[in-house]
Amino acid sequence: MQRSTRQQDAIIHALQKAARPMSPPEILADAARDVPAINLTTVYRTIKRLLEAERISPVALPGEAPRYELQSVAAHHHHHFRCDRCSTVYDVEGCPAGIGGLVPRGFRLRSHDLVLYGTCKECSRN
Amino acid sequence: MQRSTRQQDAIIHALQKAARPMSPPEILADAARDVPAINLTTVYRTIKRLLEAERISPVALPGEAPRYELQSVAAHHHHHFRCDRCSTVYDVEGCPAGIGGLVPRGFRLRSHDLVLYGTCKECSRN
DNA sequence: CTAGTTGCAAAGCATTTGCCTGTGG
DNA sequence: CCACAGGCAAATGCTTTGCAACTAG
Repeated sequence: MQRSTRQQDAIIHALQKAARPMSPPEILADAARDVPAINLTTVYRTIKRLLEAERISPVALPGEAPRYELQSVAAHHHHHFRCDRCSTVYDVEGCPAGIGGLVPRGFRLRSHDLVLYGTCKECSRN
Repeated sequence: MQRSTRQQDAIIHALQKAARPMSPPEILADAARDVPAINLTTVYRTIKRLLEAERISPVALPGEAPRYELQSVAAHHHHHFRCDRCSTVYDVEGCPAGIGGLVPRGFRLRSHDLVLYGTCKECSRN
């Protein structure tokens, strides 16, 4: 991450606009509106560089390809909602209570991931 | 799932012995002790058939390849605790309260996945 | 200039499919 | 018997890598 290029800017911009975790193909589609010639390979390589520079974080959902979000978003503890219909992943604020109570005796809890599934606002309308 | 074959029996037996979610390569390694000639393709195809017959269930953890466990284990709603040190995945009973309260207005909740991370009893000792 | 970046094509990997042989019932 | 199951090789889909051309600083 040493130079600033149009492709990199377009990728970062896509993540800023979306404000939700995006997959490489999603990033490509959005960035292509700024830089039509951009390539999927470039998206993957740029993601890798941004991860090393800790400017983005991976968002892994069970059974799905990794998505990515800006470090500024990832820094705040939050969870995710995945729409069954459109597969879009939304950020969700807050935590349920009583997670500590689930931990078996003798185990030590460090962190947790919660993923909600259902239909999003858009898809619920149709 | 119409016939009983040595390969299928070996695969089911491997899952019974392990009593924890296994990946296809893990299943292959174990089943190969009963049926040395068994092939990875057969493992994948048998998994597919067992899934359709609802005799096993997929266990997907964020960022990890899918694993499978017997339906008898998967039947009741539970979550998972993954040890940071030994990577073992434990079943956890119960659910935290107030999950519904996290859902944004207009969204409809269908289900959820919770994964706890930390150190298990064994690893906490050392 | 010149080293970091990009684009294209090819390589890797895990998983799936095609096709033909083997076998359970 | 013969349709389902298995084995091998090839195909697939997503991600990474090799390499020559491009470009930011």
